[in-house]
Amino acid sequence: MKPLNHKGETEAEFLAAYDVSQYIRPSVATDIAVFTVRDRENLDYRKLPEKSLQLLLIKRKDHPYVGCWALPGGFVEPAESLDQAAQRELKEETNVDNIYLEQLYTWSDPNRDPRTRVISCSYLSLVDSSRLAICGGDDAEEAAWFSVSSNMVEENRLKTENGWHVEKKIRLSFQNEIESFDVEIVQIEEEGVKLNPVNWNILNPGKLAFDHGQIIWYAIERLRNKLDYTDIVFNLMPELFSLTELQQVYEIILGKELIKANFRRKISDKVQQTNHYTKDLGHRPSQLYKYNPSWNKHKDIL
Amino acid sequence: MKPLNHKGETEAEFLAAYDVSQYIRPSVATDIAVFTVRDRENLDYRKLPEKSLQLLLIKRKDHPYVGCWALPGGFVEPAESLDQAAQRELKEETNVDNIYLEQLYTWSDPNRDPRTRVISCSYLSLVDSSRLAICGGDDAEEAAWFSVSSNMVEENRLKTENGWHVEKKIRLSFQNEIESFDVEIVQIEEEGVKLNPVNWNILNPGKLAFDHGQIIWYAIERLRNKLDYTDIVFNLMPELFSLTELQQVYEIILGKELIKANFRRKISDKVQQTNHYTKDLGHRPSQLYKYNPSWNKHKDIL
DNA sequence: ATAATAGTGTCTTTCAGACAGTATAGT
DNA sequence: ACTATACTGTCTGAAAGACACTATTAT
Repeated sequence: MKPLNHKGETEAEFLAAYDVSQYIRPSVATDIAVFTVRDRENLDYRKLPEKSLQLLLIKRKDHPYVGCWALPGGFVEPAESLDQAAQRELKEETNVDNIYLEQLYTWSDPNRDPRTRVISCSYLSLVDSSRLAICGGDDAEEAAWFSVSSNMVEENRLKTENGWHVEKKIRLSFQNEIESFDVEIVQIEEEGVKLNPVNWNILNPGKLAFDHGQIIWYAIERLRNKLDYTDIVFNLMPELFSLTELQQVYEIILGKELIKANFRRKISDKVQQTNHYTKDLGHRPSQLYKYNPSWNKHKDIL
Repeated sequence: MKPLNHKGETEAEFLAAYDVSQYIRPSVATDIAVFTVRDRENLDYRKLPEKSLQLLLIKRKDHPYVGCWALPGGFVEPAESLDQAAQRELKEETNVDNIYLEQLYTWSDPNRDPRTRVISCSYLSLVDSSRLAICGGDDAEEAAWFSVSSNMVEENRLKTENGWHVEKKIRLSFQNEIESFDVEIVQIEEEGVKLNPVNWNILNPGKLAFDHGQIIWYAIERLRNKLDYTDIVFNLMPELFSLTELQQVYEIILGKELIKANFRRKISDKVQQTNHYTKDLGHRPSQLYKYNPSWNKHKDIL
C-alpha cells in the first residue's frame, strides 16, 4: 500500500494537485570562466616564448552594462542540468567539445542583476590552446581572449574581539591587442566569526559587467589551489609538452618562479616520458612528456 | 552621455520594457547539512565518553518521500541571497544564531524533485553541541539528530582508453535511539576524461529523501578535506576543550586513529592553553585549551 | 596500588627548498 | 666558442610518522 500524506492523498494525487506557480522563482543562469594558456609574441628566436593565462570574455551588446565585457553564459533551460547548460553555452561560444568544466560557486545577491532576480552558478573551464585553434567563434557575439593577471595590492588586518577582520584588495588586469583595463575587488574575511566568513565587494568594476570580477578571482584562486593536489593543469596542456613548458604554466598560474630541479621531482609521477623531442630552437632540445593517467590522486588509501 | 543598446534605448528605457516572465524559471532551494559532535552514553565512569558525528534530519510530512528523512532547507525568497535563506532556515530549525555556514555545491538534475524543477544549493553547517542545548526545536516539524558514519565499501577501477573509470560504493549509516537505516551511493569518476569527471548515483536510498544521500556524502568529504588546512573544526568544539577531545573529533571525522604526540604537534599553533583543567574523572586531569584566533591560515605570504 | 588518561622526547623517513653542476642543440 | 636552454646531484632543514617513556589523578 502506498503511503499517504497528512491530507490522505497518494503521491499521484498530490502531484496532480501541486501548483507549480505558487512561488516566485528566480532566474537561474551559468557563468563560465574559460581559461587557456598561450604564447606571447616572440622577439628573440633563441629565447622561449613567454606564456600568458588567457580568459574568454564576451562584449555585451545590450543593457545592462552595454559595451562592458562579461563571462560567457546564459540561462538554464527547463530540461537541462546546470552542467549541461554550461556545456551548451561553452560549445556555442568556443565550438569545442569535451572541455574541462567544474562547478565553482553560486552567486545569489538579490541585486546582482538590475533586470530581475538572477542566481548564477559559476563554472571553471580549462582549454588547451592547441585545440582552440579549430574554434571558429560565434558570429553574433563579439568574443575575445584577454590575458589576465591578478595581484594582491593591499592587505589590512584589524583585530576584533574574537579574531581578525582581514581586507584584501585584489587587482585583476585584463589585456589584449585592442584594449586593456583593470578591475579592483575587495575580499573581506572575518576570522573567528562563524557566519559568512568571506565576502566580496567591487571597488572598481573597470569594464567588467555584473559581479564577474569576483567570479574571475574566485576561479583563479580555485585553479591555483588545485594545481598541486590534482591533475587539473593538464587540461591546459597539449598532448605533448616539455617540462619547461609545464613549469611555465605553473609559474603564470601561481604568480611566482619555481626552481627547476624541485619542480621536476614534484611532478615526476604525474607525467610520462615519450620519445619525442623539440628541435630547431637554437639550443639543446627538450624531451616531450605526456600526462600519466595512472597517476594516483589518492595516496592515502593504503 | 549614457550608453545606448543596439535598439537605441537607454538603460532606464530597457529595464522598463524588460519582460521578466519571458523565461521558464526553476524553483531554487537550499538544503543544509548541519553537523554536530556529541558524547555517546557512557558506561564506565573512568573511561572517556565516545563521541559521534551527528546530522540533523527532518521527517517529511508530505509527498514526495512522505515519512522519509530529509535535510532541513526550503525555497529561497525573492529578496534574500542563498546564504540568507540557509541562515533563515537554520534558525527556524535549530533556533541557534551565528552558526558556521558554507556553500557546498548546487544540485540541478532536472528530475531530482518529482514536483517541479528544483535546483538546490547545498550548505555545510557546523554547530557546537553545547550551544545546541538551548535549541527548543520547531513544533510543527519532527526533527532528529542521527549519528552518521560513512564507509567506502567497494572500489572498482576499470582501465579505459585514456584513463580510469572508478566506481566507489559508499555506505552511509544513520542511527539514533528510535531508528536506524543505511544509504548506499555510487560515486563515479572518469579520470582522464575532461568533462563531468564526477557523478553520483543512489544505489539504495534507504529512508532518505531526494538526492540527499549524495549531498551528505559531499558534505562529509568537504569537512574531512578542510580539517587539516583550515580551522573549521573549532566550530564543532565548545569554548574550552581538552586536546584529547579535539583529537577524538578529528578521529571520528577522518575515520581513523591518530597518534597523540604527532597530533599535538600538528595542531599546536591552532590552539591556546588556558588555566582550566578537567577534574573528577578518575584519572589525571587534562589542561583545557581554546581556539587560537591569530592562527594564520596563509603561511605562504612571506 | 591500579586503572585510565595526560603529556613529552626522540628517532627515522620523507619531502620541500636552494643551489651548483654538467650536457647539448644551433649559429 | 657562445648562448640559451635541458637536465641532474646533493645538501639542508622542516615536517610527518612511529613509538617509547614519564606524570598524575580518583578510587
